Amino acid sequence: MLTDAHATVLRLINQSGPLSRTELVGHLGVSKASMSALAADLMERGMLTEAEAVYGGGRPSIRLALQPSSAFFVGASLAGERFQLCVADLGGDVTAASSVPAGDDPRSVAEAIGREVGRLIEADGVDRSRVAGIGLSVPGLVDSAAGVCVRSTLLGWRDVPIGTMVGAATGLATFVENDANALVLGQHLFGALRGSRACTMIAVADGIGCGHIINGELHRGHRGGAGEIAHATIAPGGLPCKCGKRGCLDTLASTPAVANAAREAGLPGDFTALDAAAARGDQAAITILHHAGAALGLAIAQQIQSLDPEHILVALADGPLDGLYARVLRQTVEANVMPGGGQTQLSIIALDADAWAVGAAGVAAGRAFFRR
Amino acid sequence: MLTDAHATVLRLINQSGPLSRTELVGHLGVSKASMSALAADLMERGMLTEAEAVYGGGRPSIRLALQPSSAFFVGASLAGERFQLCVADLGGDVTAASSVPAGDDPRSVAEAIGREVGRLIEADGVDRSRVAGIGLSVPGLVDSAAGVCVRSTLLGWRDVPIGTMVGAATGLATFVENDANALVLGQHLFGALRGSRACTMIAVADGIGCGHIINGELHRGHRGGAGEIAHATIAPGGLPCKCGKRGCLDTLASTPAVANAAREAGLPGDFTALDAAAARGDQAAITILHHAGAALGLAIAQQIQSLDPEHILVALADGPLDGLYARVLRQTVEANVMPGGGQTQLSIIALDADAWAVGAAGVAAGRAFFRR
DNA sequence: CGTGTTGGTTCATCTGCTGATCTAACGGCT
DNA sequence: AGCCGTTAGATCAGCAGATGAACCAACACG
Repeated sequence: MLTDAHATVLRLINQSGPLSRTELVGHLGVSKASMSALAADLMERGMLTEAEAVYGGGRPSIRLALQPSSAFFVGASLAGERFQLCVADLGGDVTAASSVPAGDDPRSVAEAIGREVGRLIEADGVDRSRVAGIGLSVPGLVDSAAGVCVRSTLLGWRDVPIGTMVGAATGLATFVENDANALVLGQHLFGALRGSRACTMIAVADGIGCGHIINGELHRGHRGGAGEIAHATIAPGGLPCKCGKRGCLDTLASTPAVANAAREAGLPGDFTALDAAAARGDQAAITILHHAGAALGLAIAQQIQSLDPEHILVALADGPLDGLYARVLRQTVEANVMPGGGQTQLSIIALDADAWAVGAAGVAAGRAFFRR
Repeated sequence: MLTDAHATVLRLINQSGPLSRTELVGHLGVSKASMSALAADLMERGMLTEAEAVYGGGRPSIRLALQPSSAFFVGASLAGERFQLCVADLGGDVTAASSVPAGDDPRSVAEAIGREVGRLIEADGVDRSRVAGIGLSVPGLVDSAAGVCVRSTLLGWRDVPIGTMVGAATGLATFVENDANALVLGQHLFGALRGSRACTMIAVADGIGCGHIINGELHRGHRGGAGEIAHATIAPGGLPCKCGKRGCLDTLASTPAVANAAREAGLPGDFTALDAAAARGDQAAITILHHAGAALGLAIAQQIQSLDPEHILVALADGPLDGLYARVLRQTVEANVMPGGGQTQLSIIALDADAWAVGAAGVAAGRAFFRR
């Protein structure tokens, strides 16, 4: 139904914002004739609209913009105390959100999602035929082509075909992705990483998740294991990690690692409180946050040296964005990236609770709509 | 002249070895009719030949193989005491090799290459129309799309349009690539990494070079700086590096770093001699090689955690492949990769002197022929 | 020597892209 | 106001490449 060229047009506009037909011709490498037909077709389908005109030398060019209400995507995050659901439109805006109780029985999870998605779409007043698909964000190893959760410690799953199950329960095209990958895909399609050809996102929460976009596409790795920097050795011979090794980044910079170190020093385990203590001059708090920030900063510097991304996005589930942890992180990156490179933009944002579900919606958008 | 589908057929056969038309249909996603026409066309052009027949249930299938003598590629490495040149055929075999004196004046370098390439092709008896192009392997930062050497400390170049210059001097399509990238491209097309979707090559010589193939394509990074793991910080606060930082992998594991450490301990700077000393039980030698191998092993383990490649190829310019350095390297990788992953194959090979030029020829093959 | 099976070819047809040409919509100039 | 240069976009006949269906080819097996 949608040809490859159609998807490319939509993707380009999503990346760059509204573009005129002539600008699209330059990016796409097709003829004016084809572009004219493509645009007419996409407008007839309601996916594009003519936005503002740009006045220049001759006839003004008319920018074509995505029509946000022309397609919707459902996202579901299978992690946390409740599984978060959301509906996002083609512009990436969340139009509805909800949640279902967490569970570890695949069948009942799929059924609960099926019911709740039905309610959500109904309540949102969205024409069901406009819902292009649902994305699932799964903590663990995932075979995204087959839609199977290969292994998830958190869910206790092994080779669970959750994709087909949720597909049957919802009647929607279903796409399964690892949670860190879903996050970066969502940001790449709808967020701060929009349109970047090479970028990396790192989420600091209970664990440390990481996903890479390379050459404009998600890099999953040979066996889906890319982005496991949580278990990269940063401090050889350091603290033992639950993975069996020692000195993993996870034991140094994750939220629980900081909380543990704080509690052992008799300080509050809460990230924000710890930062406040550091701000008051508490030496132990300063040391703890410094160590953690430096560890993540070093890991990020190594990523930059290895991959030279355009943008690295760090999302913090806890703590202030301008606290000691974040400051030390930035300094350490700065100090450990080769001078003369240093082109990589480093952003630190807050990781809000629904970000995972929005990422999952982005997965659906990418696979069902933008063909990625 | 060659359509995209043609190049894809050639690429697939290069990756997987001879394939029948029916097998190609499966990989390519085109119809039998198109495949038949494609194969006929490529055979008429002399690029494919019918190789062995495979007998099965019904009519035997006929494998189509590349005709090595149907295309040739020139490679030139702009590094070392003399700039190495070679001619490789479509099978990746070197049919002729030569060299020109090293130099730092771009004009005379281009002219010397032009003359020598003419002689080489003449002497090799290759029809000039079958030479698809020349690749240049340049140590330094390269804009490969424009064919410009942006910056090379070794050559003392800044924004040198060496691509157009050599193109004019040779009359061949010219492609410029960073040396580490050329190396991995060559191995990906013709060597141990043939056909891999995700792999990394690390060359240990005067410096440490690294290139990544991701999703089947070279990843150059946002500003062409990918693979600079030589200046990733492995030992924070370690020895000062010429890049201005401290504790870079380059100061720990490169050939000169090992040689320096050895000389300071009153040991021979030669890698092989040092390994022999270690084998005889010399503690200082053992420590030096151990430190170096462990540093590179740690860096490789971090690459594996971050990228989950199918294959990592380490090429050593000096020293034995089964010496202490290599053994410690393997052990350290093993110990610092998360258990349960461990799918990445690690190979250690010798980096012979002409490997750089062969890599450059691979660049030409990839860009001129296989469209990569 | 017929039959089933799989590999590969042929051909009428069709789809989607293209270059050339035309119309539209402006700014600026007289 | 009217004309002209300029750029954006639409139209249309023609064409290259892909396709499905039917066909031929080459084997194993009985």
